[in-house]
Amino acid sequence: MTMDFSRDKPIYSQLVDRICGDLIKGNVQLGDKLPSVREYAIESGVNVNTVQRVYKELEAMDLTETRRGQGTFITSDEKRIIALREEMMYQLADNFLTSIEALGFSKEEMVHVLQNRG
Amino acid sequence: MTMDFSRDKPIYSQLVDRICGDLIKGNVQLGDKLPSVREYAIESGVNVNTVQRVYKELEAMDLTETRRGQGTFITSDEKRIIALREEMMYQLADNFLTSIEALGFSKEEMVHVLQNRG
DNA sequence: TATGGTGTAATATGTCACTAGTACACTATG
DNA sequence: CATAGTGTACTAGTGACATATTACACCATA
Repeated sequence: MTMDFSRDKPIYSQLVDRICGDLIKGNVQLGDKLPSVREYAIESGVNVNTVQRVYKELEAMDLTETRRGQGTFITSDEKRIIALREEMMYQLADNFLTSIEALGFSKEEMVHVLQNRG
Repeated sequence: MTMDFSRDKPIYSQLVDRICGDLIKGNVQLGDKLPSVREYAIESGVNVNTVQRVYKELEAMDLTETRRGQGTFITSDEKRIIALREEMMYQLADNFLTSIEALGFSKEEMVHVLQNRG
């Protein structure tokens, strides 16, 4: 079940995004075990090291805890997930606003465009 | 006057973005001549080949016209600039909406965040 | 026509991010 | 202790990016 990845961004980064999305959306439960690196590697059609990097990033973000020989587990700290949600929301918003400014658009104008799209 | 570049994106790409921004904001006039590749290279502390690539991209976007032996000139077609403005606006909006969806945020929620920031 | 300014092309070099292959180290469990 | 499952470390290949250098082709102009 090889997943499809966009080519304009590293695979490991896309996987991190995907997992973060699942965490935020509640698609995975607190304390759940993630697939092993090999398992996930096969599932997504990537190399083990790529998955390892994903898990490393997640751990650096305090979203997971990895135990050698046992596996990688979602944090049990719900506050962390809630915080993540806010962080990502703000970061998304700020990046957007930065781009808007760089191109000389007005916030109101863009909000209007947003509402007439999707 | 070497410019500062972010490390998470190719230099040539950042230069293209910058020039596009200037075009949209009207910081440069229709038909204006851009600096020569060598000139611009020195100005921005970059190699000639990098600038060449920038000019090539701009021409591929029909934003400039390069005349061998004379230089590279901004298009005189105002419609092209106006179209560019729309293109970039829509692309920005769509990328934003895609991210929102991937993270399970609602459009209304994000608009609210936008208005309380910056 | 000579000169200097333009863009263009080709090649070599170095760096870095990404990914993969392989082997190693730890843990649980029979 | 043996085995199978886990994460981890090392090494190498690939490609994108940027640089440096050199040479070429075109144009304006003195």
